[in-house]
Amino acid sequence: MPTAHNSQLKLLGDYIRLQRRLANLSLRQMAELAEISNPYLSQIERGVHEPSMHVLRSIARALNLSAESILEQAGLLERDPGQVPTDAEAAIRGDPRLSEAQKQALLAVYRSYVADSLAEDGEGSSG
Amino acid sequence: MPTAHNSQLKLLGDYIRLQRRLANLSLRQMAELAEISNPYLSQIERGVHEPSMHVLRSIARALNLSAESILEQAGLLERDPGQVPTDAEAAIRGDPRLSEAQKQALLAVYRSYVADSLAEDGEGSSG
DNA sequence: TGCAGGTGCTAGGTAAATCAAGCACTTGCA
DNA sequence: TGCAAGTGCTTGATTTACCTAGCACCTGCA
Repeated sequence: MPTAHNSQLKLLGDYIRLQRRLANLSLRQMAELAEISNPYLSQIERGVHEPSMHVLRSIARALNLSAESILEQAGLLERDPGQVPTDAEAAIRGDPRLSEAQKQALLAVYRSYVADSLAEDGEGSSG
Repeated sequence: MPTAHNSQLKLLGDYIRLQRRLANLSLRQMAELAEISNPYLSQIERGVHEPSMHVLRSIARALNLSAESILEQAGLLERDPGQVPTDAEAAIRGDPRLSEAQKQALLAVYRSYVADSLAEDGEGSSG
């Protein structure tokens, strides 16, 4: 069902249309570049449909945009990674550079630290 | 017709399944968290279908993963390994529950892991 | 030996994404 | 005045994403 991200779709569409115009491309021209049909591109720009990932990628390439900028508009990325210090546990689990075993080891250490600090509760030297 | 990014889909699926197992969740449990049906989650994990953006986002949230790590697997983001100061580092630094010493210890372990995985191109020596 | 409840997967339907054809409008040109 | 060619948009059909219902398998328990 069409969820509440409708306005997000509109933002995404507006962004794509803006970038298309900046690149001086007609709907058909850009649709050809992105290898999608022009009516569909039209609908995406008007926020009628949510494009799939690979369509989004094609669009980014057709417009010479970084995937990030488009994904940001699509609401998939929040501005700047590392700005929001998310839960360390989540960050560790999501780190593509760590093996599963490494993640588990790191998480074990992390949890033991947290358990420690909870036990000591209000004791404050620094931090 | 499923296009040539089929293997990419399989990679994405494998990654999701791996993360689900690391989080100790059954298909149904995670499907509930992500607000999608369990058969569909199963198909995503097996690379049968390409999930839409908002499903992908739900999955990332259900697994407490950053959107980036999932998008990278989905082939939407290319990330040079070792370039970005990962959000894991930022998260550790920003964690109010860890003391300074604990942060340093955790970061040291983390960095050694990352260095390991970067050096991993056929060499067997261990430090 | 059987049933209750857990696991993942299959089958078949509905809604949404996507395309090919074509409409309404504007512009340049003879 | 008219036609060719451009613009974006609508329509109707196909493909794919996604769901509900249910199957086959394994485990613990009485």
